[in-house]
This record gives sequence, structure tokens and C-alpha cells, in this order.
Amino acid sequence: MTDPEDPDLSNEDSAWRQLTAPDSVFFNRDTSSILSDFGWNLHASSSDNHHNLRFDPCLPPTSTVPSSVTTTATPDPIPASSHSSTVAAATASVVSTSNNPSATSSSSEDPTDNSTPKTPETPKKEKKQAQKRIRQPRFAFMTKSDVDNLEDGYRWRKYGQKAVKNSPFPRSYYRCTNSRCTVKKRVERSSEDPSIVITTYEGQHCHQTIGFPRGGILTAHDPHNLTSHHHHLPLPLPNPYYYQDLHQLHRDSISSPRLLPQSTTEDGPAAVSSINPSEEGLLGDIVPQTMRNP
DNA sequence: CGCATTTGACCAGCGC
DNA sequence: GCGCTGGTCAAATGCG
Repeated sequence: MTDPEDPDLSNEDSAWRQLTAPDSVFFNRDTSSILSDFGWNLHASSSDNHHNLRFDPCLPPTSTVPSSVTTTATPDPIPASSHSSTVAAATASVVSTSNNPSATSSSSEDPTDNSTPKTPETPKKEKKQAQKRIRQPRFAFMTKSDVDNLEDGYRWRKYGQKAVKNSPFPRSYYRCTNSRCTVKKRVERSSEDPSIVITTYEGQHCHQTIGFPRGGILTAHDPHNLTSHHHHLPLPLPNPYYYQDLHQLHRDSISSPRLLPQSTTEDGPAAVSSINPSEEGLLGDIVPQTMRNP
């Protein structure tokens, strides 16, 4: 779809090309802050809850953190997963209806929003319009994976599948199964490299992860989960093995330069070269050191 | 029986 | 205005 409000991600593939630009806006912020913007439950550690990064986007608008989405550019130089094969692109955006900072994700289901220009014919239409008007921040990952449905610690319900133009692979649409959570994700394979899964998240989780109820919870005692499967997204999991998996992904993708167009270009604030993976783990990719050592 | 998935239809936005 | 495309809905179906 062509979306004037959100051209960056109107097409995941083009979005990817954009974000890989050396001066891409997507890398002006460290991914951890981006992730936190999206409500991903990145904690400095389980014992550092008083410094945790979470907020609750399911709270009323007055309690949300719109500024984190729209304006802040955290100075943390740690770039997140930019050197992993799983690469993130985020767009901080975009409330089409107004510039009101309170118009965040939680407003998308505001039943009091009767400002729809058309006369509501059916509740269905009304609801649809309300949803259409709000464009929540999106966050895209490209992940080398054999499976489409990447486990990320949340439960998703598929609500649609659509063939997309210029791609032989259908795009699947998922919603978070948490009734209070409006997060959606789209999953599609790259037409250029079918081994790459493009996952686009939209919205912010307002709840904890639930583990992997269907795929089996990754546990720190089961390293086999890491080495034999590469279908986990590097998003919300505090599980260190999760990040190790990312490293594995990174290694696997070395042979795919297209996957890492900027991963070795570490001049800007997104640079990660100073992080020694063996010391930091992928935690260093996602969680700035300052967050781990407040 | 409850929940998840599938799938065709519908709708809105955009470009021509 | 029309056609194309992306995104969503919801009934039907499948599965545990």
C-alpha cells in the first residue's frame, strides 16, 4: 500500500532499503529505545525492575509516552541489532488524525472518537474507520529463518493473509491475542531472498511476554533451542539465549551481504564495533550498556 | 467446546 | 472516476 503518512514502511522491502542507507533515520536511535517505544519488555535485568524500560501503552492516553515515539532521540551510542542478521527498522510516527501527542495507540480504539467524517453506517464501518485513522509506530525486522511464524514471546492470532504485489509469497497478518493489546504484526518473505522473513510490528505491547506456549518456552537450560532453530525474533525476551540466537543468525548471514548492508558501517551513533560480542552478548545489541549498568 | 487458522469478501487510500 | 493494492473482517473450518 502506498501510505503517504508512512512511506518508509509502505513496502517492507523498500523500507528495508531505506533503513539500510548509511544516514538512515532508523539508526539515529538505538534500537533499545525504539523497542521500548514499542513496549517490548526489555529489562536491564530481572533484578533491575526499578529501572526497567517498560511502560504501559494500554493505559489511557494521558499515561502513554508519546514523546518517546515522536521526538526523543536517545543519545545512547549502542546500536542494537545492527550487526545481526536480524535487522530492525523503526519508524517513529505517525498519527494521521492530529498532532496531538495524546493521540497514541490507545486512542485507536477510543469509542468516543466520533469524529469520523462519514456518517457511521454500521458499527463495523465505524470501528474500521477508527482503526484506519491511527497509524501506530512500526518496527520491522528482517530475519533469516526457515519458518514464517517467528516466536517472539507473544501470542499472535492470524487474522488475514494476502498476496502482495511483486512477491510470490503471501503476507500474513497477526494480532496479539491479548485483548487489551493492539499490537499487530505482518510477516512476509522477501521476494529477493526467500530465506529472509520480514516481520513488521505495529503498536506497543502493554503486557508481559507469555513465553512460547506453542513452540516451547526457551529456557536457559536448553541450549539446543538456540543452535538448531533460527526462528526467534530478537525482541522482547530477556532470555540470554535469545540473544545468542541472534548471534547465530549473524554468523549465518555473513554470507549474505545484502542482509548486513550497514552492519559493518559503524561510523555513526549506531556503531557497535566497540562491543565485543563474546563479552556483551546480543544484549549489547539491544540493550544499551547504560541500561544494564545504570 | 474453545481457540486458532483459512480464505473470500469488503473497504479505504492512492495513482493514473 | 476507476482500477489497483493493502489491510481487515468474519464465516467456515480445523484441531487439540
